[in-house]
Amino acid sequence: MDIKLPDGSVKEVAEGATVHDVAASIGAGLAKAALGGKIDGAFADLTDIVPAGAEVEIITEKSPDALGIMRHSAAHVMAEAVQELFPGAQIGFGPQTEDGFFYDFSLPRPLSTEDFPAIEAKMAEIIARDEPFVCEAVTRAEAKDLFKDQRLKSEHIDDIPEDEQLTIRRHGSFVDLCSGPHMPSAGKIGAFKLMKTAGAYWKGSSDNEMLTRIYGTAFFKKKDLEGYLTRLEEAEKRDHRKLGRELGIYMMDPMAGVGLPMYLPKGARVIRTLQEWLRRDLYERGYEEVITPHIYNADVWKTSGHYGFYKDNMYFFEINEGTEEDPRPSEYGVKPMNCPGHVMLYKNELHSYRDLPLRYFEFGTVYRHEMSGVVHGLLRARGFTQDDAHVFCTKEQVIDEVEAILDLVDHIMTTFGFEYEAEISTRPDKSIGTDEMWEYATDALKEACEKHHLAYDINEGDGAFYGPKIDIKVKDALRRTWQCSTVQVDFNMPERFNLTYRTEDNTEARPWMLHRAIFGSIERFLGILIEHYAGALPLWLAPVQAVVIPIADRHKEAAAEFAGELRGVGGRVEVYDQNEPMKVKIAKAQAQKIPYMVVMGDKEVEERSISVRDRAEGDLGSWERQRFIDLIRDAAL
RNA sequence: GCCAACGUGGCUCAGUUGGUAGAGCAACGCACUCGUAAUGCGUAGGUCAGCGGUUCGAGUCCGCUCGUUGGCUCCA
Repeated sequence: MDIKLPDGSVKEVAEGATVHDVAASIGAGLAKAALGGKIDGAFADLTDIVPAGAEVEIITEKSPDALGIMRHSAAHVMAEAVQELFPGAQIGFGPQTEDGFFYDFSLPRPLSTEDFPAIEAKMAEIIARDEPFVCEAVTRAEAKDLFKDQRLKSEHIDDIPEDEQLTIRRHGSFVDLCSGPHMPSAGKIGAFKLMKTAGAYWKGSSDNEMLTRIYGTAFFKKKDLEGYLTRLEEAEKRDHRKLGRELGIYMMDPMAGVGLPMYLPKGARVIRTLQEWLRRDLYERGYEEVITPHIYNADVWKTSGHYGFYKDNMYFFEINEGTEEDPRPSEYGVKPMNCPGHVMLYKNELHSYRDLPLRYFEFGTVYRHEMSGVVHGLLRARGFTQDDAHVFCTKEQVIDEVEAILDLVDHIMTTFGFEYEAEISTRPDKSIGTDEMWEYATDALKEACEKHHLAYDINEGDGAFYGPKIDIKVKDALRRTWQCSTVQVDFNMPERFNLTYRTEDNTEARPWMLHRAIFGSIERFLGILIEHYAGALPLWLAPVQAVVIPIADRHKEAAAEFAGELRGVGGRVEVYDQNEPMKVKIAKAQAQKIPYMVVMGDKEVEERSISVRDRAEGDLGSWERQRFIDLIRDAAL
């Protein structure tokens, strides 16, 4: 019979040939190196039989899929080890992940990292035995019987569509219901390490029991594993919570409440600089800045719908607006978003189609009572400031407006050296609005991306209940992705607040409304920037741009004078005039990641020069003072 | 909210099988007046997260609460 190879050529193989036979027929070396194959794009083990006419791609260690397959095989080996060490362990799912693999278990007792050495030792033992992974097709009855003591697997069998062929993988004493593929044998698993334990809900639903998840990772080469661990350490050093404390950016005080960061002077400077930088750009792009209250009467939230749907995540309080004798209790809510304010501003006057698009922006500080388990430094706080804007426009203007927002996103993200990707989320099951509206809005978002030459993925059914959205995910210096910018169409607010405008034919029409944020949360974006730059913020954004370091007491006056000159051109400058050796002052300035250190000693005072040190380059030697003043002036907004 | 681990001076961490807290950095004082990543000496600083229990005795053991961390779920 004939099969096809990925290069388009046709190969003849014997009837009933396996993936391994195909590999052997292409070349003996390849057969030995083969890990599995892809039959018509689907993963297959070496022992799988190839149907006539199928396209077969052989997977070797060099294939891009190989690492994932090896890691998934390692997950099987881990489950095997856990089952041997914890008799009665129930197994869940064990896929590969971006960084490694995990397996979920229901265990007879809690597990901690102290159990890892024993599990790892058992895994090493299993890998040394180098037994093959064996694939078998089974009937449902056989599967039910095989997994009769495995309640999670039994449950999963019932979830698999009736017409689907069930396959199992045997390895030593371990049997798993799994569609593969795996390595030919366990010996091909490279350097591995168990990383952490975690709780995870069965089948990802918080209504289900919580299982114990063990995360691990594996690489073909030990050197790659070590490199990965080094990268993790590097990421830890960049942790914005650690750097935020060391650099004096922000603090948290449990007395204040969970998830409420407090910004120290340096953090406040960076945030204000970011805001001012963005503000100037937004004015140029036709936005108008507004300011709205932090609290509103509950009636606003009832009108907006938040009172019904979002109450548990809001901070509500009651005050007496009457007297003690004649109480008039009144309920207020702290804003979790800025939309109602901007909508009310829109309603302040009648609008003509000539007014549109109308773009309101605000640095709006909002408070959301996030669940206790999710707060995480600046990246997920309960109080944060959105660089929020709402665009009110006609249906016809939507595409252009979205495209303008994408242009803004591009400008902001490339300034910081972030690459980014777009994701469009479409209509979820529970949603409002007509099919026509959803289709028009979703197409508009797609078209804007296309006009902007921005590739996008579709996130089916992941839109908000009130409209579709584009989410922008940025990639930082360590290639981690963060969700920042968002553009959302809102069918809800204009309806609920009965927004209108007068059309060209003097009829009344409902404006379209777009929500958008570029940073998302300014504080969160700052956290991402800290990790991206490892704390060394660019000159224009650094809270302290330069320190002037007098060598001895007699140079203090000259140092203070020069610092004053720098401040005069908008510089953010400190003088280190404490009685410490210059070396110590340099070390402290380096630790604070201050872009420039200006050394002032006898030579400089006499020559009216300065000695400049760059935080990255080191000593730059003697400079004319004006040259440095110009440098600082150019960095000012 | 759920699972697990952790919680010792401002920070980083020691503290043996339960016997009544220790270092470095930072702070403060004094000396040094210095040439590109950490000068010396001295002083002060802790109800060992909080509450309760076991014990003659608890930082060490147990329970609860709070907080932190890693995940899961969530982020309208």
